[in-house]
Amino acid sequence: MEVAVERPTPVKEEKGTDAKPEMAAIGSALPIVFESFPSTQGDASIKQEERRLEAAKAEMGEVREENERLKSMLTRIVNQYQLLHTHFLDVVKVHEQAAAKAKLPAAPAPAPAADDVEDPDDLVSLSLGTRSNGARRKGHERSSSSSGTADESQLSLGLGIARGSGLSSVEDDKASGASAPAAPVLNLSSDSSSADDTTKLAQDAAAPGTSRKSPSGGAGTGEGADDEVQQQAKKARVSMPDGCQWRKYGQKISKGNPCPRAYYRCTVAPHCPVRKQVQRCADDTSILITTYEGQHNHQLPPAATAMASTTSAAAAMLTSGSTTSSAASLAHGHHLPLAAAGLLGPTTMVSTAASCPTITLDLTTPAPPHSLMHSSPYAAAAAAAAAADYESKAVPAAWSSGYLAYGGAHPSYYAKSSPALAMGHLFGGGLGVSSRPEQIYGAQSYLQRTSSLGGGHGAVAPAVTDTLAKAITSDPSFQSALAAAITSVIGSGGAAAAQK
DNA sequence: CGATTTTGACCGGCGC
DNA sequence: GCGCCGGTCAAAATCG
Repeated sequence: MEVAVERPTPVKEEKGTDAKPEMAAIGSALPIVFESFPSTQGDASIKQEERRLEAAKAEMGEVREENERLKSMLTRIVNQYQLLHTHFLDVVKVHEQAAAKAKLPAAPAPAPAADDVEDPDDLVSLSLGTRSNGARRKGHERSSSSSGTADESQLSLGLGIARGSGLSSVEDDKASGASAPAAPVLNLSSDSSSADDTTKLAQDAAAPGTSRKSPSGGAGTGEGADDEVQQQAKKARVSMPDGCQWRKYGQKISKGNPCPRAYYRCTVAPHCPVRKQVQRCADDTSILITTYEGQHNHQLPPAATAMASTTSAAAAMLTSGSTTSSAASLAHGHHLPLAAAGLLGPTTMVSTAASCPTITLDLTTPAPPHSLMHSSPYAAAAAAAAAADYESKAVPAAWSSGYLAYGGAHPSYYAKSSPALAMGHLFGGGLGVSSRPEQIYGAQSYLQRTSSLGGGHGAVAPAVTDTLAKAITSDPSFQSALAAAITSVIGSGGAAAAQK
């Protein structure tokens, strides 16, 4: 969440504003107050000074409000962390007991480790991702996600201890540092990265003014109180939340959305064609929309892989209807990464990080190692294509993906539209709401098909997926509906998933 | 000094 | 053909 990031004041245009994150802004605000004390010299000047004083007071009031928000935010984060910690301990306990009973030789170590995790020591990581069948850890799944159908082959919602490698280690030296530490504390696994991404990108794209100087300053505000994290994040000039290195190559203010859209290019490999667009939702600036496009021509870093797993799992979860209410509620309540996929595409992930629920719509190609999900992006995309009468079109290797990063859990936002209504929209009942029915239609069809398609071998019309992604990113109504729908999924758990 | 971001300009697609 | 719009380029600025 970007509690701290979100400033009541509108975002300014970024140009030349090496704006600092809110925290910094707050800090700088105080001095202003003191500086503005009048230096009486004539009536005019006195009045002027009084005006300044008034302004300063007002500003101070704002700062106080913000401070309050930050405090409450911090409190919430702490609470969440404690809840999570408690839950984690429970999980560990259960797991140990189970292990002791079964005395499984190769049983997962003491801790319900995440797949890639070998050493359950340092970091606590929550992960939701696809797993190789062998790597699955039922006890773990059961406890954390409690998805009765956790068996659903590729899907697993994990609560584990990550160290060095694996989901949380994701980050390479650069930006990593930033999120790595974060993972253990509040941000969980890929989710944490999402959060970081969200915040950073938010600054870049939506809150240009806060773009550079403190990449994660905003993030820090949102994620909470981890100075080290923030500092390290500051060093990172490349956003690698999803495990890849991204270089910004452009920014545009698109029509219909005051928030600029940032364009990033994958720099992991020299000529990687993958692009990424990040834009805040015009309707609710706390919502960050990221759209991926292209296909990596290189091996994905662990982090990216983890991300892929996560989204894949998310897709599998919803499409398979394996999401149990307990899992959903648990994830939500405890801010564990939650994937509620299948709403819009192959992978629409809703993850609630410590403080930053994230919705991820991932239409990307499944990472080979993680392509366990039944509803591959291709399949889904193909479905969408079919729905849009694009079936006949040949499909280049290109693909597009996007994920909606819901960077803020605002009750008000949730309340905007009833979940049921939103679901209706998503699932075909809300055409009237969307200014672009065809988009809804595409998503709907896509959704319908997604759940039915087994393997993803269909051809994909890039145009279709692009359209889909754009539709989502450009239509506030749709975004709202999506968010609300996902919220409903989170809240009602399997019930919502079952609605499919 | 290299890597990255910023930002105005340019280009191509699309609708009128 | 023209203008709008989105996406990309590339020079300048900035940062570590």
